[in-house]
Amino acid sequence: MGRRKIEIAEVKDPNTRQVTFSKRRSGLFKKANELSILCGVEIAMVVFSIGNKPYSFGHPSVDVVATKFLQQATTNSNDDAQGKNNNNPNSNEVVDGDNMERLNQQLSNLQAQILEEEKKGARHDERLKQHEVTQVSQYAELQGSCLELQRKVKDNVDAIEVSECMLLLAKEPVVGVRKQMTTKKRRKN
Amino acid sequence: MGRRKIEIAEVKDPNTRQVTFSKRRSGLFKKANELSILCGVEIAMVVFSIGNKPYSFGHPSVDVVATKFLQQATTNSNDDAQGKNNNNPNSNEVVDGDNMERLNQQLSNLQAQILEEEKKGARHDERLKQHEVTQVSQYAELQGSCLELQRKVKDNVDAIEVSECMLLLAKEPVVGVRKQMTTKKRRKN
DNA sequence: AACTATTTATAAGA
DNA sequence: TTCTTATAAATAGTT
Repeated sequence: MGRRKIEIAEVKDPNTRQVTFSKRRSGLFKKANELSILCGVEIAMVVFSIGNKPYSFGHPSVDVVATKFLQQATTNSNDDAQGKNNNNPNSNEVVDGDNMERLNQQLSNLQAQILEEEKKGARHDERLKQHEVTQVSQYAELQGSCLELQRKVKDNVDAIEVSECMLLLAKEPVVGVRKQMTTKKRRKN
Repeated sequence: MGRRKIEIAEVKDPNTRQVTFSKRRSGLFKKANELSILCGVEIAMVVFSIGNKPYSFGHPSVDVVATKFLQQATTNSNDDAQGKNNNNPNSNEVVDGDNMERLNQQLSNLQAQILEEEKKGARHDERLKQHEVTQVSQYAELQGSCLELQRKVKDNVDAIEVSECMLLLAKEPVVGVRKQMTTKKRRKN
């Protein structure tokens, strides 16, 4: 939303980054406030600046909302496999969960991004139908990127497999076991 | 930012309010994410819906940021509503940071993946505009493969939802169990 | 869930 | 830093 479109990646220039931070932080807080008023909901937001300076907004207050949230997190147990959609407020969850809700939220965001990618892909298809394809080199490149993506996907297959297994095991609530978990493997990218 | 300008006051109609909540919450989280990336800063945001369902976003995690903030708050006697504190140089890790760290790592990786794909898609767009493309069938087919891979990535995202439970339970190695897991759902394109 | 007409946020520039 | 302004992005009302 400016003179030019910018990539969502860390702003290199410290000066520009500072300016961007100020502007966007301001806008973010404004919108948080609007949302709390428009919909009458509780919101807490905390941002630590580059200099580690805290900026916050809360309705009715950060403490109230944050505490409520953190308590729920430790009190609640959580979720099963298809809980991807954040639709059931009172779902009884199976495993610890602790933060599943929050993770689901972030995951939803990621899914949204993926959907957008799919749309782009569809648009590509459209264009391709209109303008004929000619350059083989492009084909090769696309193929390359597909292979790369495929590699990335494979890198995560392990996680999926184990996760699925866990679904089987996650019958009874498990609490307080989490402490020493550390061996989940990943393959290098 | 819509067909009409609206007053920043509670939306009366429950239906409209729900829609507004969804749209704006989504936008708010998106911007929070952008800010954390653009400026490399820590952010935590929690929103309780009208139905008291928690939605949150955190980088690196809500716990880390919220705890850091709350600790400061108790250390100092300062507070929210855009309050600006300025102490607490380093934050000590939170209790369950172990799992969260791991999960956030995965989420970051996925986000990076998606971003890369976006860039590639954009580049391809460019090329397509310049050089006309002719070999439709091949390209389209490859395109299909890419979409399929995207679907896999999505599934991977789903899997992460249960990865925490895995972390909790993964005490002993689990092998060969995945066969009967079949309830993981996929979304159509 | 999509789709625009508009409003709003904001990237550059002064 | 603050203001200005051209442009990108969010979204209110609509279908």
